[in-house]
Amino acid sequence: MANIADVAKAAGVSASTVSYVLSGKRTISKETADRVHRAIREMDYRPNAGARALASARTNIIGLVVPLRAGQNVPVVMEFVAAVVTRARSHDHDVLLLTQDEGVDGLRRVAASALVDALIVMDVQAKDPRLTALRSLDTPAVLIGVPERSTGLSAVDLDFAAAGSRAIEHLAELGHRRIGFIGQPPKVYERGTGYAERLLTGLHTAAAEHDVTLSVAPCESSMAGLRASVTQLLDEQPGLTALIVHNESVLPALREVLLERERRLPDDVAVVAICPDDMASSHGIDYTNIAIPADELGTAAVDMVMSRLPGKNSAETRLLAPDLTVRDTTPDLKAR
Amino acid sequence: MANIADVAKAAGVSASTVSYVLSGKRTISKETADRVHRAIREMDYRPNAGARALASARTNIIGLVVPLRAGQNVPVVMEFVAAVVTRARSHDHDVLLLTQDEGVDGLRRVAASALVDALIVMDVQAKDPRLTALRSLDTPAVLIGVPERSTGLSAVDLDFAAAGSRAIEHLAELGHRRIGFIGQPPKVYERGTGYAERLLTGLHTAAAEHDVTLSVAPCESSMAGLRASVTQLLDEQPGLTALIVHNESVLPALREVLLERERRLPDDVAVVAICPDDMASSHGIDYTNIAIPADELGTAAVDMVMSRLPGKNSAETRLLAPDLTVRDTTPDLKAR
DNA sequence: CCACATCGTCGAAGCGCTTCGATTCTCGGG
DNA sequence: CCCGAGAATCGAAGCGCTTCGACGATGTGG
Repeated sequence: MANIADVAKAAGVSASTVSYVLSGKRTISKETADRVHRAIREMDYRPNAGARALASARTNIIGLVVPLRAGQNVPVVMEFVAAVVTRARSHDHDVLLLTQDEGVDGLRRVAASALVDALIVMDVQAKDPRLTALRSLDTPAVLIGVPERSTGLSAVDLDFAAAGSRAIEHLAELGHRRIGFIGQPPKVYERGTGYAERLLTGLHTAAAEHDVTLSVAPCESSMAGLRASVTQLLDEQPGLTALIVHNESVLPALREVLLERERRLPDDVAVVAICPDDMASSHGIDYTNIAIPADELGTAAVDMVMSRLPGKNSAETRLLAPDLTVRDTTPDLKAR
Repeated sequence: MANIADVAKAAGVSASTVSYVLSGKRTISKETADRVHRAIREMDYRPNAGARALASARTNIIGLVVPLRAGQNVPVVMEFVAAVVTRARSHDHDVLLLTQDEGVDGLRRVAASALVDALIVMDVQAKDPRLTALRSLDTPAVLIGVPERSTGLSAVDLDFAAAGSRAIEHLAELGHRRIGFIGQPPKVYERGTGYAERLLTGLHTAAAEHDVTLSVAPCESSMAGLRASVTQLLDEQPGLTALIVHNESVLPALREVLLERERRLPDDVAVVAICPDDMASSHGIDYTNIAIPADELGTAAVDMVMSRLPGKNSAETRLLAPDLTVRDTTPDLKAR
């Protein structure tokens, strides 16, 4: 395996010149650069990553902490991971995968051993024990999901409050005044998951503004759970005409469960789903939805973390505006 | 940040002694080792990964190539990834994520720059262009999925031929003699995907042995696709009494589509699914299934690749025996 | 009681790269 | 015509670790 000295010899220059050709950190004449590039190509030279890391104190690796426990939102996680890897590569970085289970120790380990230049942490809870650890590290980090206190840390997320408002607003415009909300499983709320709560805030705010009566029901991710939630909502508001669903795993069964209660979708009950786009249109009926833009989030996270690499660029919180796509589950009532 | 020299000084020994305490490659007296460990703890010392890699020519990182394009089998991929990461950690290794898109170049890049010690490549096709590249590298590799020619490379997969036989056998034992097979989308077969073909081989072999008439239909992953396949199978064998389904994404709709053709599941048509366990029992009815053991595959892949790390241990192909779990979709006909 | 392993430890030589002066040469302005 | 600035390149000093050979001390068998 060729090393930088071999290349230098072949090109008739010193090793440092080869290094500068590669990094562009000093000016090198065109002719020299060409000779070096030719030598590199001929010898199929690739700088040794370890040596590079040692000498430059940069590994060009981003650590990505992923919730790998099996759950409903696996496809979203995957899409997100894909976006991060792709974007990282376009910044000439690789991605090291860490699991949630490694917890605080895992973060410390990879940061302290200088294995990674930066960290992206998914699925951040409102009060996340990892936050203090991250603050004490001098490895830049970006959180996916906004915690209660994000001081000193960068974070990016969908603007769930705006998403909640947008959903209500859309339904209100169509004339709906009695709306039910089917949420995440109860334990998500108990855990204090920021996004779930922010969504609720947005819903309530907009409901008040638009003179909408809103009933809320958390929902287990099962047929039985869905039945229970629907029952609860219909008990509270027998006349409800629309649902907002923030639980992608109940979408497949929703139509059937509504039929059991003699409500047809979308004629008797309109639905706005908050879910990734590809989940919106793969259940026989195409749901009007507000997208969870995993792709954009991943891309944004990488960009943010990269911008903080050199100096201590200041932390920022970025909320992506919600995007509502009208499909078949929210027909225009007035058009009849 | 403390380095090995600081630790050595604090413990009153030389740097090499600290190194040997950490690696255990030479005998160190208990007292000295204790002093060193104490110093390490007190200073919260972590060896620098880059320096280690440079000096030892080992990064303790495994490269994992994952098909990140959105597809039906995302949950399986994820489970697999989780298993790999977990197992790698228990061997004191981390996992670097690479996408399929990086292709041959990606493999060359990480191997030649000595970023990874070993490679695990998922979703290997029968004739995979990456195979030659992998052979030419001197980075050990393990393939998930057995290609046509696996000379010189290690591979691990479910024994799909045995799985096919097992499914037929189970149904035959229950008295079924007319069986239909619902497969993957046509393009999977066109692509020459080894496992899909091996499954077919197993099915046909066992069908011949057990005097079973078998009809085969590839199946697009959609409601429409499923209807088409079911229609095809019923045209070929109006009297079929059982289905083998190797397409997890049609499981949710299967019962409904069969009802459209006036067949009740499982009374009129028994079903064996070939799918991960958790997909078998999350569709209202619990499918009898042969598991796709993503977890075991991932674990095995890591173990295999680790065993090849030191010298050039010889390559091996490992086929995991299929495991059929009887649930509600293959009732015992005789028991009536 | 000596030759000789064995144990426990140390010092030094790298591993392959980046980066910081230093050096040489060229050129334009005063 | 001289000086200073900039361009282009080199040499050498690390970066923090592993590992090899060496060495004193201790134990062991003849």
